[in-house]
Amino acid sequence: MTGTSVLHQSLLLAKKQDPPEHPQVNNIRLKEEECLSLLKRCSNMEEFKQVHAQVIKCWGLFSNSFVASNLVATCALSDWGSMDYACSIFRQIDDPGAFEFNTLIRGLVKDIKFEEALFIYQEMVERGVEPDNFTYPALLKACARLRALEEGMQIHGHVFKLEFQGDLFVQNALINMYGKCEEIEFSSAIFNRTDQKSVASWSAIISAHASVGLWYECLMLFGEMSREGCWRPEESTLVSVLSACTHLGALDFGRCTHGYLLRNISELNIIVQTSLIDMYVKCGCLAKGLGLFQMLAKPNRLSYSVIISGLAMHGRGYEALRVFSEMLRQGLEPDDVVYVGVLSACSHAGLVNEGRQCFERMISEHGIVPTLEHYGCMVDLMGRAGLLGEALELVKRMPTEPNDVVWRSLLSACKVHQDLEIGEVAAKNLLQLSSQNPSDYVVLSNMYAQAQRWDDVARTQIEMARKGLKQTPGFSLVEVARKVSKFVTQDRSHPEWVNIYEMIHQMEWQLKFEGYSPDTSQVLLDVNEDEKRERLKGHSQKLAIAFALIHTSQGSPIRIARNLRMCNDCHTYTKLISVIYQREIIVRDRKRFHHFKDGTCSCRDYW
DNA sequence: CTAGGGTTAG
Repeated sequence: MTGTSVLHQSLLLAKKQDPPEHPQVNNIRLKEEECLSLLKRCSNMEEFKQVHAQVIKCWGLFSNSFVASNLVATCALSDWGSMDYACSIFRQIDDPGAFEFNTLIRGLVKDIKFEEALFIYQEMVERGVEPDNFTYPALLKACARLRALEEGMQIHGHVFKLEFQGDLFVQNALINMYGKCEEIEFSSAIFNRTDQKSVASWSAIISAHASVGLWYECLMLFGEMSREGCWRPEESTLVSVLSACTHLGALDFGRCTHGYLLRNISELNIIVQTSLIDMYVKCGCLAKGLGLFQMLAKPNRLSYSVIISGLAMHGRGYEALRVFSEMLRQGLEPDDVVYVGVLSACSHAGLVNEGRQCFERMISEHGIVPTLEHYGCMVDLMGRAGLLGEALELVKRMPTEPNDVVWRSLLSACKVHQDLEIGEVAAKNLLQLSSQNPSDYVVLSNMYAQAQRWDDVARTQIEMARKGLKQTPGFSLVEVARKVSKFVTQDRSHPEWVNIYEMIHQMEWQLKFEGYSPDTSQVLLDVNEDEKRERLKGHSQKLAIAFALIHTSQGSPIRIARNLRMCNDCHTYTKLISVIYQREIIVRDRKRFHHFKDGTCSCRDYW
């Protein structure tokens, strides 16, 4: 049925049925139904409006008849984006009932007009009309998206008063609403009370935990869900699970999830694919992530975002910039998060000029107001490159008050470049922000140690102790045979420590042939050279490598995650080990990855 | 007298 013919018919109808001389109820009824059937056959908004206009012209609006109700319903449920029109018809109904309210609210929610939906709901409450069990989930969805906890709780109150207290769909929507509003206890309480849980209930509770960053609990819940058996997780659940893997660096769990997806779902959607890419990249498998990215049919802004920040983490600055310009060529508009990726790519690869240009371009071309995070990247960029004065200037010029992250990155840059003067400025500001972060004191104290200012070292450490802060010990995690082992410096608590130290001894022999000599300059203890060398040997990363070399097969990569930056000596040492033992060694520190292969590191000694 | 519900990434 084409547009003209529906319109044509409505004109014919109008001609054929002039207002009757003696209108009868049945006659009107008939006309109503005829109008309705015409209106229902319309296939787009234009057509609908024209026919509607004809109907009004001939017979006036049947304002309180079921035609009007159906008009609202048709607009609300079609994909024509015609909610304004539906609202205007709705406003002409004198005494809207439950059906009109319900359809209008659901239409508004479907059209992402959440505020309006909640507004209509208030009107509904005032008139004493009850939403039905189909409308509560829509309202709760609106609250979830708007993070409108107060309204959400009001609706929950109404649901609570219902005799049946809402069905499973309403329960699931409540779990989700509280999750999105970061009220995880309420979410869990409702989840635990729900006896007939559906996949949606599990999805909702898992994503609730994901949205407050309880990643470990996410995986636990997922395990529980699988053990309960009857529910096969669906894509959306697994996206939350993958996100948890990403944040925990749980590569094995992530791989299993990928396998599960491949076995059970024929075509993965863009969200799952993007989550997979992010997981692989942030768990250290850049190549795998890049491979999946290249297979995307139509990458969107988020896909680009994850791959750009992934390349950044791996120190591949130029590639990140290339992908970024590819993204612009595709006509995708970058947002602030994409720019954080771009700027950190420049920072990790030491691309100072490129970074400056991007920062300018972000403001002038894309109209993005730089956030603290962007300034943080810029300070980092300048600082790493040794432009400490310029970095300090930038911090002073910032329109918003610099936070601890900004000062901290300036401080650590000062440590790398041994600039005690600016370092002290950064430290002073950092400590003024009443930092509870022990590592701030440690960095400062180490800087004093480097400058042989032992009095200041002592002073800083006393200050730290006075505040009851303890130095966070550095550790390295390594996964062997699906089990993660943790090593701290000089660790002798591992059941195999004797073997491990024997291995260290052998490694040192080989290293000496390659011309390795220990770099003790960063052992910041007031002890003699021999003692320093002894200390270096027992750094946690070396223990982890030794352990992995003993227990993994020739040629398989070694993955290590550590909580602190690695020292220069560990860096040189690991490069040599990678060539001597022909192993790829991937180390993740707090911020980025180092790929050691054939005697070089992906960071090109810039980190 | 009608229509029809939850969840997914950087």
